[in-house]
Amino acid sequence: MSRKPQPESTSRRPAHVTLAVVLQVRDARLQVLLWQRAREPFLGAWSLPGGYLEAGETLEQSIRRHLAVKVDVRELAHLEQLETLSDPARNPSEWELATAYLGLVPADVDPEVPDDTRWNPVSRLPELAYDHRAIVLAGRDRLRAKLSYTNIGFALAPPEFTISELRELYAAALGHEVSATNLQRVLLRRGVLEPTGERREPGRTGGRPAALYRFRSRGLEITDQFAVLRPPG
Amino acid sequence: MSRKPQPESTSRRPAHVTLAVVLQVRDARLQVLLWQRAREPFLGAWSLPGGYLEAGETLEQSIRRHLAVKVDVRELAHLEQLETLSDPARNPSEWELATAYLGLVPADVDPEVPDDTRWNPVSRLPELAYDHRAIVLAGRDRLRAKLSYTNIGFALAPPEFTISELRELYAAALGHEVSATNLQRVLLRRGVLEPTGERREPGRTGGRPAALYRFRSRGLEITDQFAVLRPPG
DNA sequence: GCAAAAGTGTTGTGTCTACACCCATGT
DNA sequence: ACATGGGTGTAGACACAACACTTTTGC
Repeated sequence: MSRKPQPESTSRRPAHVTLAVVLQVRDARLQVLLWQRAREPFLGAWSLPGGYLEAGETLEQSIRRHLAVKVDVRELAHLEQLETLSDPARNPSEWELATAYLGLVPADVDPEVPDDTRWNPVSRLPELAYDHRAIVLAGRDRLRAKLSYTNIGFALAPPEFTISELRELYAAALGHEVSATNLQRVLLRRGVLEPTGERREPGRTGGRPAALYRFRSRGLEITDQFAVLRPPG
Repeated sequence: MSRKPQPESTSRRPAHVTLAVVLQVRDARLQVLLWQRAREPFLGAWSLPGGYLEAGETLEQSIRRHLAVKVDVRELAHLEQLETLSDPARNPSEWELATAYLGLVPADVDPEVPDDTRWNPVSRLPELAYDHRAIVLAGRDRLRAKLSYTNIGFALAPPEFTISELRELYAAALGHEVSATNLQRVLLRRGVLEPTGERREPGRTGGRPAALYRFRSRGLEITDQFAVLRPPG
């Protein structure tokens, strides 16, 4: 397990790791799964979970394998590639490329995470190892953009939910207030949501019972074709 | 130069190459720069230009270096990373990852390309080596999407142009007709274009002289913030 | 004058935000 | 009855497509 990093840095081929920005809305805040490094470089620093690519696997298989240790893979509702980082100086001890992924966990599951792992609000990141801070922000921005023009909310939401609950998830992920009224209309108009027919009983404080909805599809779909320069007709 | 590929395929580290989908509008069609392979595998087949990543360089530096042989780097108005391919079987002879880039060449330059290289319409691709066909289509789709919500047209257009000329570039890249009237209004409303104050003399056949425009910025900017779920206020 | 090409005016449509108002429940 | 939270109605702003019309040139 322990080998000298120096010899590798002069290898003709770079090491290749996969990393994941795993996001979940927890306590009404967008949080990211961080992992405390157990070895040099950056021993003790917080970083993104991941690890070496192995022969015979794809990058996606690799990151799923590494994440399985941290969070049950079945709980990842969405996984997509972000970018590949390649600055030769990004890792001080060896030549290493890193391919970053964005993973999303629905709000209704609370995966057991190991002791060296914790959820941390994206808005208050600690110092992160390597270039991981920029990667987290890139993942957050990708999520925010896709919330606007795809159905990617399915990966943040439980199977069934009220519009109020969904509103809270969107507000946490987007970082600004979202109106339940308009959110409902936009997502219904686009056919992203459908009512289940069920209702949720109001709390002790009363109020009209809320209708339950679900995402019509649980695979990524583009729901707002870019507005301008569409084909004529 | 010639070494046996087999020993590498069992290496603990994958080879890593960079590839580029270099696009230009030529003869009113979107075309891609293809390169005829001079060695196995896929000897003689058409493929995307690129080559091995070397120690000490970033992926972007690598693809710029490889492209410099095919097309003058100064003529690349835009370059962005597309994705990293990692199927272990994508290259039959060795374990090889490939990071694909999208490069754009303005319509007013006609780079000298070597004999083993040619421009080919994206709509009529020959059989391509590896997974390169899918990469070309991914690059085309990325360009099409960004034409709608960014100023990326600057990378297809010459420094100054008439609306008609720009219309032709957009139509070729998008693959459908574009109205000069509406294109002008959209890009002016967004502040993407500005008039130079100059006019172009009409041809022998007459017609009103066309005003010349330029892109206000020659760096990538998002000009149509995603329409929905904006912050309140 | 006439054809050709460029550019503007105008109208209609669809999407979005904002806000007022109505509905269904618990106490 | 009234407070609480959910949901609908409606009006205004804006961006866009379509198309008619005007402008400026060559012949």
